[in-house]
Amino acid sequence: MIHCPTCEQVDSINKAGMVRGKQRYYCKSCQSHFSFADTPKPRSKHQVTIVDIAKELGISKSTVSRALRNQNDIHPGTRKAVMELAQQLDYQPNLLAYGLVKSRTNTVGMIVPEFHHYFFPEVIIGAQEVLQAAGYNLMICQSSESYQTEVANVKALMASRVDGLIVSMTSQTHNVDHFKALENKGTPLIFFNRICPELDTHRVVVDDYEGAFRAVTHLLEQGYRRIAHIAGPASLLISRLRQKGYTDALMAYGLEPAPELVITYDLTDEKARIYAKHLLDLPEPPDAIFAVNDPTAIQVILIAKAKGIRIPEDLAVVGFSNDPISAIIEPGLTTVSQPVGEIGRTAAQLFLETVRLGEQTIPRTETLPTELIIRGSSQKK
Amino acid sequence: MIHCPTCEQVDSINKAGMVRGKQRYYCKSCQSHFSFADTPKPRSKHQVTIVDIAKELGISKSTVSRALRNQNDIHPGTRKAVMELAQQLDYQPNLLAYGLVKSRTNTVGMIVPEFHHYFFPEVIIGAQEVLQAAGYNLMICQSSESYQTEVANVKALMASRVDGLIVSMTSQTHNVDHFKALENKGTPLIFFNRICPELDTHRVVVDDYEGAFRAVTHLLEQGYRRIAHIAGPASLLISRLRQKGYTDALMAYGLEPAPELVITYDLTDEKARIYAKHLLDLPEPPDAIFAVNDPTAIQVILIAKAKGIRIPEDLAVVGFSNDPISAIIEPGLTTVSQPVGEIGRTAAQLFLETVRLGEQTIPRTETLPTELIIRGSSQKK
DNA sequence: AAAACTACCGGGAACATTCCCGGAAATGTT
DNA sequence: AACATTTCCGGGAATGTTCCCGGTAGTTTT
Repeated sequence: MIHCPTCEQVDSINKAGMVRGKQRYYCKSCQSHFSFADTPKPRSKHQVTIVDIAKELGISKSTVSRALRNQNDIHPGTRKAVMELAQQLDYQPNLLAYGLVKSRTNTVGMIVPEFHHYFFPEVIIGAQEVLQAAGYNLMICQSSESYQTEVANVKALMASRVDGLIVSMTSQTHNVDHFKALENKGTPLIFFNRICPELDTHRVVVDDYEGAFRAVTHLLEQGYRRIAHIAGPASLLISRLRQKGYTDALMAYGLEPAPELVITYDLTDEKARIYAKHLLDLPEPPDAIFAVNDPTAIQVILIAKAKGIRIPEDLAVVGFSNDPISAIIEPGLTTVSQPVGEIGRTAAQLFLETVRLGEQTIPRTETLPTELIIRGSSQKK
Repeated sequence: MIHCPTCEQVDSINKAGMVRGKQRYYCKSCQSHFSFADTPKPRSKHQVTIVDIAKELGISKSTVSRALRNQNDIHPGTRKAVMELAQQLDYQPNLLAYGLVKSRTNTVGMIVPEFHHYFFPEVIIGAQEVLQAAGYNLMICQSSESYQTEVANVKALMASRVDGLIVSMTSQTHNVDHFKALENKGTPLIFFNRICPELDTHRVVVDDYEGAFRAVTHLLEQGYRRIAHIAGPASLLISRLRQKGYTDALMAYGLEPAPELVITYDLTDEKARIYAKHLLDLPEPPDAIFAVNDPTAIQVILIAKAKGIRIPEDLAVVGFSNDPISAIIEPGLTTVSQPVGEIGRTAAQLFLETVRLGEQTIPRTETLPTELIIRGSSQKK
């Protein structure tokens, strides 16, 4: 009943176990195992490939490949025919196959901690602008301020074999092994905003210290003396730099920063409100607050207004970044503006440069200027 | 002087032209061409692969592949050894190769018209949330309201062989051939917000008509009668629906909408300001403006305030979307809130459903509810 | 007319995986 | 002891490209 597929024997066939849900047989005369093939799976719709075109035209896939891309070694007529058929069949090159052979995907990965506020989306826009012009795609991940997610993002991006990474770190990131690993692989890595001091990579930052210094100096010039600072987490260099700018500006004015007026927090809106309340409820409340960024400053203004505190008469507020809301809120928020789109563009350019120069690239730090934008929230007139 | 590499002949060797910058030779005795190979390119650092692990362990790549992924047909000891070595060598699977053989990349593409305002980033966050949980990556493109870019985005995403597309169309998109082409390829396609009525796909929308109707009815109830509408471009269904809600609300109140009070525009901030000014400078200016979205409404408020027009006494303003700025601006902006994150999550779920059901999916439209948030900008008290 | 050159084209390896299927050995069953 | 089953492993095709290199035919030069 059971035929051996090779020797056509019917006797001397033994069962040889169930394997992966199928019966296997053993033919003693052939001394070999066999089983019966599954029905060949239906092979669903498949994207048109280079060989489809080649077959249709009766030429080789090499020729089609050349026609589609190259200008050498191809007869104009052949190219025309290929191009037309490709158009007609709506051929889309398979970037997976391409990337596999070229070890290059023409996409760069970007990891940002959050997406809710103005800053990061705008940086992305800037980066995409120059990357797209250079023929690169962008793959964006959101780490949500979670170290775990950041590590997973890096893994996922590397699995997709992106050509480079543009990153602004999580405030939770203390271990940077996942970034260090990239060096060995030769993957370009650019940090911006929240850079990694331990790693010798390209960086794009603004003069956080300067900006903070000028902002606080401005408050002092306006006559404010009891100036508080709501700082970001100490894990972030930008927090530390802005805080140092704050401290030094006070000292330059001969003032000693009061420890109870400096609060570091995790940049969530919720905590911002809590600490703003705390500061304003102090027995001896501050007459000005310099916030690490605009979202924080905005929360301060809202809390103060809810409490009936007059801005800027009783309290001045200064932020950092020039979020569009700062111009809309009343009073307008004095803030240190940073060239957000330019940060993204610069990061992208550094990436392109690294690709161009390869091994010879020397990591450098691009520092972009800030500008103090003075609005109502700090101007006693 | 020149040896034939096969017959070792020295005579009877002719030159045979320069080809691709290299001298070619012809050996008469072998009757064959030959040239001398380039120095094998240096083969730069390469990511560790499955075969590296296999060689190191003296087993086959099949076994390593099984160990890394599968639980069947693998000896626990072998798996352990493979896992450990993979860890040690920092092996990252190559998603390109994986995708190539599996015809699946576990990434979905997302195309949004812009990134500047609150709406789209927040939708992306929602989508990413559920997609990530399901093991998918997200590739985000920004069409910048340009039809050309949108087409290019679709091409790029398809070239990367994304498993599906979640898109909100450009206001410039009239020809939808680039989306139609996806049907044949069996790529799941989900529209949200700015959907494509001509295409029979999954869709996620909110009850734009209802929302607009309620908003305008609210204005009427507050006693406003000369209500203008700054609408979005007629190419977008949401514009048309919101405008219809506006019109019908007026009619339901027995009012005839005045043509000079309805303006459609391209959703740029600049134009918003121009048209806001225009409306307010009318000989018989409106006493209320219903704007197609919050960014537009915000511009109206800013212009009105600059002109010294009192809100809501002289002018009421209502927006759409409940952008965070609406709660911050003064007076607070009355607006139709939509569940932004939920839109993204729903779109992602529809995608997952399509993947699960395959051919059997029946396209459907998920309509999410809106809610009228009444703030100071429309409340004569 | 032989030699050299040019213009095109095709074969096939390589890229890093997965997956099918058969082989071999160990264990279990009549 | 013969048969049956289970467990684990390896070979090799397939995926869709690019790229190297040699082949052929026709043209130009000597």
